[in-house]
Amino acid sequence: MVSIKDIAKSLGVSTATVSKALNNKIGVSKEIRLRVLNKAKELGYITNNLARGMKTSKTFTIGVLISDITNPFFSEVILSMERVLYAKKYNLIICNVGENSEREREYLELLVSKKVDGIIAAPTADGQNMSVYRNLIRHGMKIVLFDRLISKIETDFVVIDNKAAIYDVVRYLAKMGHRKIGVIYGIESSYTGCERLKGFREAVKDLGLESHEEWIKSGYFMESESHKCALDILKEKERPTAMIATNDFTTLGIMRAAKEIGLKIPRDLSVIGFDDLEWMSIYSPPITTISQPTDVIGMSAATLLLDRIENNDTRRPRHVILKATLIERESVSKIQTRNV
Amino acid sequence: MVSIKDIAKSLGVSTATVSKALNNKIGVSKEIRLRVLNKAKELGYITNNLARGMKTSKTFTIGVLISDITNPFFSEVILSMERVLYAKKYNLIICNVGENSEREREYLELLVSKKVDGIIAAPTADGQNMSVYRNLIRHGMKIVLFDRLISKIETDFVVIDNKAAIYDVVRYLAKMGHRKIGVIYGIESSYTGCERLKGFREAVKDLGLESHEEWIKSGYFMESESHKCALDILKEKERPTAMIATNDFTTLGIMRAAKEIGLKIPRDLSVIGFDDLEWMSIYSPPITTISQPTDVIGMSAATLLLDRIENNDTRRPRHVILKATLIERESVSKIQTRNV
DNA sequence: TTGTAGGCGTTATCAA
DNA sequence: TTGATAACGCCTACAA
Repeated sequence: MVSIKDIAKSLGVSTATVSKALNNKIGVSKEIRLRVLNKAKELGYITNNLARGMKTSKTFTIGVLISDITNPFFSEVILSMERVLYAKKYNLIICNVGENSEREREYLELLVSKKVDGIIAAPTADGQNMSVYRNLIRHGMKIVLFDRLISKIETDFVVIDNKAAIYDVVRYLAKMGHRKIGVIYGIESSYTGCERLKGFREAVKDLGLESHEEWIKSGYFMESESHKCALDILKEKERPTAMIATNDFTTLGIMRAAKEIGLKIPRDLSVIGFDDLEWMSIYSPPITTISQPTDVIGMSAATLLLDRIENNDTRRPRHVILKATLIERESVSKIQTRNV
Repeated sequence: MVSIKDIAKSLGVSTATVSKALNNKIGVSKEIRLRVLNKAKELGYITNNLARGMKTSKTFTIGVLISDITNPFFSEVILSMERVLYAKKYNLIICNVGENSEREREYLELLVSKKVDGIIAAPTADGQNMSVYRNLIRHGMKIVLFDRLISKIETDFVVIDNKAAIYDVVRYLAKMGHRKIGVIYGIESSYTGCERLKGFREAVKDLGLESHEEWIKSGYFMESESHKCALDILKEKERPTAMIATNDFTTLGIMRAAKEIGLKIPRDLSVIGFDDLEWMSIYSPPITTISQPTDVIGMSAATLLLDRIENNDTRRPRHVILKATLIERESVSKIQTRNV
């Protein structure tokens, strides 16, 4: 590999000069700068970012910690982050940790050892590594949390108003005449799981809908588990007229269960999905769903982090709270309310 | 940040000793090793991988270059790669380059400057950076290609037999009585696009099926474009009885077009999708589709690369060619053949 | 077994 | 404007 030393030698100048020329710093004559630049190209010089990182303690690398890249929600968010970060020459190290907090801890340490300039993370559900995050922050690591939160951590984050999202959906269903509503929620210990469930319970209570604990089950944000739960709920004699999903895997699980039992949507069962995936709009019927603004989430998180890094912004934590929107399609039926 | 110097000082030993102790090298007494390890933990020491990388010229980082993480095919492959790489302590830098070869070049250079130990790439369709890849390889960079190929590059790769996959599908359709088959293919200049198209043409010819150039259109691997093409094809008075998709976006495009025109699947139109996404099995009707072994692809690519890196294996390039499988569901109808 | 010292490729400081 | 030199933190001969 060719280094600035090689350029310096072959030009008979010092490495200091070469460095200045290459980095567009002042203190080099136009002529020499040009000769350096040409020689660099000629020799095929490529900066060694390890060495540069050692001196400048800046690596232009951002760690991104998520549970699963295979989940379209995360992959869309990441694409959006990359768009803004790439424009500023930053790279992403992606860490899939599943729901494994041990792995989360390991990856976090790895990111530190690689001297990333910052971390964007959707922490694991159990919040096991709260102290790790806190420690990192105390040591000056810039961290932006998204999707999931760890309470009592003083740092920037961007989330959607999960409670309101589900609350609104229940209200929408009530407006459509539904009084028996079931939900497959996620991991109760997780921020999103908990908030979404809360929104459901509150709405059911506020709106005076029928309340059946057996219609509220945890699918652990997984398709298989959600499928099982949905089956349990829908096979009962007295079953809800509408089901709400709380992430894209639970949507799939509910749909599969309905199909297996032979429930026609929306005639026999209304369904509200979560996240707006492309297939939902071409499904028969097209699925009404809750849509998270993945692009805004990714952009916001990246922008917040960039701000901290580049402007060494050290003001108090900023919180971005986004709204999810209901995309009305045709998987919800209108129910004639009999007189109450 | 605490360094081995700090540990050395606070223990009254040399940095060399600390380094040896930390890295489980011989030449340190049990007692000192223990004290070093304890002190390291106490001080919260974390290796600086930049510094280590400079010395050892090994970063335990792998660059992964793909067109779009949002495409489930890629995200699944990446998850699979990560599984094997993480076990060996390697990290992934993910680079989304779209179909932008300029960006591909920039990212490639960035990866070099970050001193990655190797690169796994699905090159852009136009093959514009052939010489860049070749140069990299010549300079000793370990590269494994997947999904797409650049011909005449001497390096490891893993692909599926694209031609055979589509050929088999056409044969399957013919067996089901179809003689009028259309296809939305991808980017003609890309390896996958070209091979899949070839497979189609050959099969149509070999099997003596009806050949209509207007039923063969490029959707550029995009939903919107595929949708438009499908619309064009299906709106004609004389339209095919079956359509074949050549990636997951084209599947979506065909489905949307069929839905808009009011073609019932499989009664009015048979459809064969590409890639086996979860929604396909719960669709009505469940979609018959060509499934790529994403996990094997990812695993193979990662393993090939690891082999080159860790064993400094320098034998001739190895090629892994996998088979795609047809998953038969219910989106293809049987057509009564009138006597020929 | 332990320690000294040099160097990986940069950048930054300061003197010429 | 230019260059010599000292770091950055680690590893590794080699010497003690």
